[in-house]
Amino acid sequence: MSGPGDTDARTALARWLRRLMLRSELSERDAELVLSLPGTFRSTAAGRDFVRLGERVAASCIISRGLAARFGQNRDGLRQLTAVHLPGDAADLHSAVLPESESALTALSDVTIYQVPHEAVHQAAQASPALARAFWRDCTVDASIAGEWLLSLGRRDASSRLAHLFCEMALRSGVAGAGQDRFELPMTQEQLGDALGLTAVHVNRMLRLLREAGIAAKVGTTVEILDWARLAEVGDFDDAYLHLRRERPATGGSAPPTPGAGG
Amino acid sequence: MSGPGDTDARTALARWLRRLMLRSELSERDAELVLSLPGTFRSTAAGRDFVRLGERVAASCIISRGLAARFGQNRDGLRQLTAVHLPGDAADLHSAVLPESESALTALSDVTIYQVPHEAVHQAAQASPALARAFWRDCTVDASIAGEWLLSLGRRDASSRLAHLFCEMALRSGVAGAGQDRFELPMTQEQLGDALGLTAVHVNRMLRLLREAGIAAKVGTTVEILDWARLAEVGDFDDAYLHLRRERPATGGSAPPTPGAGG
DNA sequence: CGCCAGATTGAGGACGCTCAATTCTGGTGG
DNA sequence: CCACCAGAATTGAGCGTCCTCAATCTGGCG
Repeated sequence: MSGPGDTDARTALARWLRRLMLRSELSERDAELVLSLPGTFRSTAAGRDFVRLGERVAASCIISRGLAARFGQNRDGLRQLTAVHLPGDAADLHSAVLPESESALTALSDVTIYQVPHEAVHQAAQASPALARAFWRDCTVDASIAGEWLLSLGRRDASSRLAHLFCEMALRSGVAGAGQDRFELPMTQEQLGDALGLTAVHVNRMLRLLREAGIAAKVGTTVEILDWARLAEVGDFDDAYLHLRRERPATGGSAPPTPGAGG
Repeated sequence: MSGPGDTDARTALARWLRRLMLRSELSERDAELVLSLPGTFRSTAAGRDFVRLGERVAASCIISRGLAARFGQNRDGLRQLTAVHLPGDAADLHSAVLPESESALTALSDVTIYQVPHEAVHQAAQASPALARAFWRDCTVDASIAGEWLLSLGRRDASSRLAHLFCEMALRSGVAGAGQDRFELPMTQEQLGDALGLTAVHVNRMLRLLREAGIAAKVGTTVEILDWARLAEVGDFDDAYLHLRRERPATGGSAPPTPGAGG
């Protein structure tokens, strides 16, 4: 269990804190409460599930390195990802208030997580109402993303779903602000299919479609965005649901997100 | 704005409180904080949207009467419901921490809601950490339901989705505990399609399928469940995600939910 | 009685799945 | 340096679920 002085822990927590502060007003004292959250590091190999179905968990996971995902399974064992989490995300902060998880967590790539005991989360929340609200808000943003995924699965076709996911992961990776046109997405086509409600075979075809249209290409674990505007167009993408900006313009338009330098 | 003495308001809030207490430990004082939440009643006709897309809301809605739903729309205006709310549900409690709603609320049937100003929600949460946690937890249960819907949309076929929705709405309506075999579901086939990611035409065919198989029938606004076991079987249903019981058995089985008296 | 929203049914077509074969890639050991 | 291997990616052919378009039917209501 890491103490307040642990540098690695503070580094991992700092990334999460930055995300929290993007969306909530937090005092210096609140920040210190977050940065000094106790916990333990744990690594998991790609493809391994680290929270099993129906398990009762006693700690929340902050992703420190790699890509993790929440998923459910149907009768036939087919998986459906319900959330993907990047470094700096709290993958299951909500388990602090609902420890009986009815979904599981899996490592999409090799992953390192920082596990904070629920007790510590509650103590921090109790010590600061503003922090309690920030935790709640963080979970709410995840719910907002889930809502957008529902829209994708229910009302968008395969190519649109894939393009939409690329847009989302690009923005969440923080590339758009930096004007970049590529980001890491260490997911196999099988895993992409599980995220999009498609088969790996069809994901492959849709990747080819985007590549041959000069819109985006996935090479190895990196996605290269060749045409931001058309990617957002195909993906029917509006970044409002990600709540990445503290204040967003009143216009409800579906403008492409801060396009990077095109070609 | 209703005051603490308003009987109708207390009645509406009491139903929500019962739901909160199902999942959290709340003191007498916490209960009174909830029951005395100020607000105003408002009615909306079936088919009308009462929170529009991108609108910034200043109050949370407790459903008092009727059926309401959250939804998103794709580029073509096709709707996808992301949540359905019954009387006693807080339809957008989360808006208290994330007022910029990127989804909208619509009245599936004639609806009466009790609108509680966000300010009041925050005051109550600030006055009682246990209550703050209960609010957070309530939102988390909604997120859990959204996760299960993702699984349905991504990995279940049309008949399974419909059967699953029937199971969920039956349990949430509180019929299973009462051993009943019918419940009100005032949704058109169009609306069911929007919930399930299907067209109204195909919903119609799936309804016929369930009816002709002697599993369930929708007559007007009521659903009659003819065979609980087979409905849960077809719907691939496990009620854990609803978190309706305070403690649930450690077995992760997919047992049908307290079947009503058959035939 | 006319009107309208919702429900019902049919026929044809498209999107995504299944099954299967093959190629590519990175890692391991001889 | 190369053979070997497993996992992943790629491609083809055929098929099934669900969609589209369209017509008809039903019940409530003015």
